[in-house]
Amino acid sequence: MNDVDETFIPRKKRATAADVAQKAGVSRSAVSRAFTKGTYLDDDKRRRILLAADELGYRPNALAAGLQGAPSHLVAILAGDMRTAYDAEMVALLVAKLNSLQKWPIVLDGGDVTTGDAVRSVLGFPLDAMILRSGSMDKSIVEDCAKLNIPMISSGYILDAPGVDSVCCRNADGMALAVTHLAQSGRKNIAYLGGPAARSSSNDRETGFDTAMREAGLKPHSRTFADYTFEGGFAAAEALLKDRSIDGLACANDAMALGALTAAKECHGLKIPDDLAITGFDDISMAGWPCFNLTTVRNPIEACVDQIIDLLDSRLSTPKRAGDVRWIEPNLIRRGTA
Amino acid sequence: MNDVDETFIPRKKRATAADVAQKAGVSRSAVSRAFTKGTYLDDDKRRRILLAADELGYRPNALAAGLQGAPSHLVAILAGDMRTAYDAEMVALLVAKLNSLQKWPIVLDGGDVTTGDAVRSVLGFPLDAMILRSGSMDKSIVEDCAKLNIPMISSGYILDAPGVDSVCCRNADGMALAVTHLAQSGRKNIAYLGGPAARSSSNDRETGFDTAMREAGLKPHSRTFADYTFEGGFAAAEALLKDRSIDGLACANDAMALGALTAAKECHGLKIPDDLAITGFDDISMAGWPCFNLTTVRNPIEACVDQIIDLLDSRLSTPKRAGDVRWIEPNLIRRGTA
DNA sequence: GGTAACTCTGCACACGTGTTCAGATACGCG
DNA sequence: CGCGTATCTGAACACGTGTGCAGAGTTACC
Repeated sequence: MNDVDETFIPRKKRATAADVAQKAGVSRSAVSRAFTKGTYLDDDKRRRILLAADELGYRPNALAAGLQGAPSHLVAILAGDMRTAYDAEMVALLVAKLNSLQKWPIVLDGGDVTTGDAVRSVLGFPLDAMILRSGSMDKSIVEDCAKLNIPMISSGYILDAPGVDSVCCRNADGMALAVTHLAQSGRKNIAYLGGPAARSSSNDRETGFDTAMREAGLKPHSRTFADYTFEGGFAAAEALLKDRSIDGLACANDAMALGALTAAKECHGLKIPDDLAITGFDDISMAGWPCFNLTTVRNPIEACVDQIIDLLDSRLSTPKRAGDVRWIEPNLIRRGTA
Repeated sequence: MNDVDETFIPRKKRATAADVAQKAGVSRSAVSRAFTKGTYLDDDKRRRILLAADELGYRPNALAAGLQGAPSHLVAILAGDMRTAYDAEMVALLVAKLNSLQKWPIVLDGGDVTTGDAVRSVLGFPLDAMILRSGSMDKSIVEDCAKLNIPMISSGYILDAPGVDSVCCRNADGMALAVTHLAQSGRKNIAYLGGPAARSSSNDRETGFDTAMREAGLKPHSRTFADYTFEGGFAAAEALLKDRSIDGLACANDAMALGALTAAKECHGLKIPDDLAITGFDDISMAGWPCFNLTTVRNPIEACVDQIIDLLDSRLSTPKRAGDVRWIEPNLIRRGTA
């Protein structure tokens, strides 16, 4: 007699269709049919089955159902760095929209070093799709997904591989908007604060900076690079602004712009935008807060997520089509800092 | 002849153990053994199998493997409102830690109305556990999980049900720390800015406010309630501060405190903390930014997540133990606003 | 009454895997 | 050679579900 484990919680196994069938006095097939519409089944019997199922807390095991070849409804999201505001907002919206479409996102943190292994493990599940939001990633993952016949959707940069869809903001055009605005408001000594070289968005935005400066007939004051965080922007600006000749600062994202803005005001006592004009990129929700009121380039998250969802839909209904690229148009949001 | 779908992408089915077996010239059992250690298998043969598997991009189907009764490694997270900073930071950290433990979190957005249905759908998967981070939720979900034998861990409030674990900050004590600090610095007219009544954290913090005020021999100036967001705090403070007699404001979370702080400075031109002292609750990362420098009560996310992980581990190794409660100790972070 | 159409039901299979079981082969030792 | 043991192997089963198929029962219509 084993009486050690006889605590007050029964902890029986999960109820199966067979259990429900026995309780309702029908065949197991009938139970299965009761949960699929468009099947012949006596109304009385169906009611009896659903009642029994409810009492037992039965619900069809999605794993077993998935073996039949039906879509698993599982979608992996390889998130960027969820500690940053833009990625966090993006993931939040993506999760919400996927949920409303009855897709269940498995979220992987992109900041961690072990991401490669994590992705490989998760590929053990027959995913409906894999959504990427990570500037730098292991190329082998693309091959793995292709072999496993798992559609990939890349967001934030163009992933050039057969059958892979991409959603990307016109980063160069966006940064050009900001720089042109700075130039037109009379700024002459414009510095650039860029992001990590590994992120393609950072490089594209720098290209836009160059183009717009050339067209405005200006020479860049300087280039500095940080890590896309508030703290990074703060530290970079603190050093950079010792040179008081700078009158414009174009930042590669909002987080750094907010850091730079804070450093300019708090540490250097500068009047914004009179002494220094600052622009960001992304238009995270904080940028609009009255205490910041940041002039920035809007990289519309909602549009981006909508495109991802649309590509996902389209890919699931037409698995064999070639890879598609959807461009997102940025636009300048003029607020108080430039 | 169907030549319509003959595009350049093959899109074959996912490779199975049988495919690998055929390619390597062995039995299917051998393939399975090659991926499980501690089994007898000729070294040469194992190498041949792994090679063939690699070429085919084979990896064991986690769904099929899960049918054997092995844990699925899937964990559902019913997130609160990921649009708010605290919940977003919490989910980010939780996801990262689960990943490093080889657990794969399915994230559900708690802000959506359809959450109940979403949870019910996800319960179709044989989850290892379900982690709650949602102030208000449908009681029936608890019963559903119990019937399905899925462990639940609630964070942020005590979920009183058999076998359910909880992690919770001592909210009343935390708020009392802030209020006592306000009183000791000589504030006499202290107002309270609370959160939504549906959130238990909001009620507990109000209790702490009452207790500390009584002990300090003060009468509350007023009570106002908003929705835990920056915008809500901003609007509430804008109205509230028309009464210039207020010299202290205790806010039920940081987001509202930052909104109130901004309104006080920008709209009312108040000197902080001279004219008005403001305290928050949570210590989200923004609170420490130099532009805010908010005095607040630290509700340590890392400690909370660590406890969740620990409870999860413990529950998986001892499924039948009774529900446990872990209290998190808050502490006052003195910065520039009080 | 005969036949066709429609409605309902249960058996049996397939999905892809891990594991048990019995049989096969090799090896060591008396 | 005989025997026990350690190592290897494939057939067969179980997991829980959806569904094709064939048969049974009912209704409808000529």
